[in-house]
Amino acid sequence: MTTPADGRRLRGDRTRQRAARAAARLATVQGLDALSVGTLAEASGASKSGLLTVFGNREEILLAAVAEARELYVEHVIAPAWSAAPGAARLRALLDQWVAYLRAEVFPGGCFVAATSAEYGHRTGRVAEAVRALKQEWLDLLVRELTAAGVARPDEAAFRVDAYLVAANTRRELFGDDGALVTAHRLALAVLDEAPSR
Amino acid sequence: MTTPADGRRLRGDRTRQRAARAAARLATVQGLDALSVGTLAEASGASKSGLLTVFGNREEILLAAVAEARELYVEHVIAPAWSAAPGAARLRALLDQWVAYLRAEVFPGGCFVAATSAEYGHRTGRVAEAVRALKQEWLDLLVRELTAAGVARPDEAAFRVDAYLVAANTRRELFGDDGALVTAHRLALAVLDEAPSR
DNA sequence: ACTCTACCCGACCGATCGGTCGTATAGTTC
DNA sequence: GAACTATACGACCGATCGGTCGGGTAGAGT
Repeated sequence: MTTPADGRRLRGDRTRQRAARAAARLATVQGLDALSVGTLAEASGASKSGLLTVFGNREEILLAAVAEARELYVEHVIAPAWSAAPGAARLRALLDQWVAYLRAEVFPGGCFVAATSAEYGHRTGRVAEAVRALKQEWLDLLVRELTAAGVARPDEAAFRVDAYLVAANTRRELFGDDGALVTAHRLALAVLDEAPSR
Repeated sequence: MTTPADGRRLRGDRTRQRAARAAARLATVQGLDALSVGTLAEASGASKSGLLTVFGNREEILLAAVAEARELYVEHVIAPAWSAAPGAARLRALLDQWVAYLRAEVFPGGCFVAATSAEYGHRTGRVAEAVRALKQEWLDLLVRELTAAGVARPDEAAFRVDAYLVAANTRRELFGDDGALVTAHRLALAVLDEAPSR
């Protein structure tokens, strides 16, 4: 066993996280599967073989990128909204944070979940499963909060909210149309107000 | 000049189309940019160097794939709906055809436009421009028909309809959820009926 | 001190990448 | 039939791919 503060592991963890973050960011620009170990080595300042020794193989790097993206998503979207009361208030905070998260360019290529969900749509394997789980987690969260908000047919409402957000992300990336974010935000709020609980 | 029916060109055109179709189909499965000349050679029955002589370079292959995908989209979605009167009737036909087009697995990895729009979101270059133009063409068509149908705020309505369809495609690919198609179809029809002209 | 472990790198491996070149062939033009 | 053109292929090019290997270093355990 190693001590809770093992200097070697700390060093490795720092390298792993730097690389995972660079990988997650690059993934939104060029595609997660298009990420090569060499490219990531250059982007993260490490060497190719160095990355492979701390991660094992390329698949582990991609998995780490998904995990790191999830961390960033929680940090920038979920956590800031979590202080609000479950239901409508929290949903409004989530929507605000989501728009801010895109504008802040947390990922240079837009929403990580949207990008990878489209890329790994039909695929199999551990990375695809991780992407699937991440998307499912987000959808479940939407359904849960919409239920708490007393919205009718929460599954359908979640489908609509998610659809607006993803479409806005695509339009913004494809056409540089920042207004799509505003539209999606308004449309999502409208879904929320269709059948309020109070 | 060559005669209108040049046997050599006909042969080349046949090869080009077979390759372009295989490329468009493969693109929805593994990503358009992930398509290698060698893979396409194997999939289309031609040789690597053969493909490069008729297309020139890889970029031209990708452009041909986008053009071919557009042809398939017109053939399976647009054309069958075009006999309906502009406006609500044509939109209903388009929605029916779009669902059928996905179910028919015209592309093994779902909607070509949805897949490539997400992949080429922020990129530059001729292929990215072609993808952008294809998406814009579809959005313009939606706006035009929604305007003809007398729907209020046609831009916003088009945004919503497109969002539902893309989200349904993603869910179907990611989770095998065919029901998402039904939901999206119903939601899109609801957009259409919110402010009918007649 | 000695051993062990985790990290990290440069050198190198076979495979594949996009692309070029020379050659062959079928079809067109004259 | 001679000249030319578009298609098509195999052989080959340098570059990059994911991954291995040997060696070196820093920190932990004894």
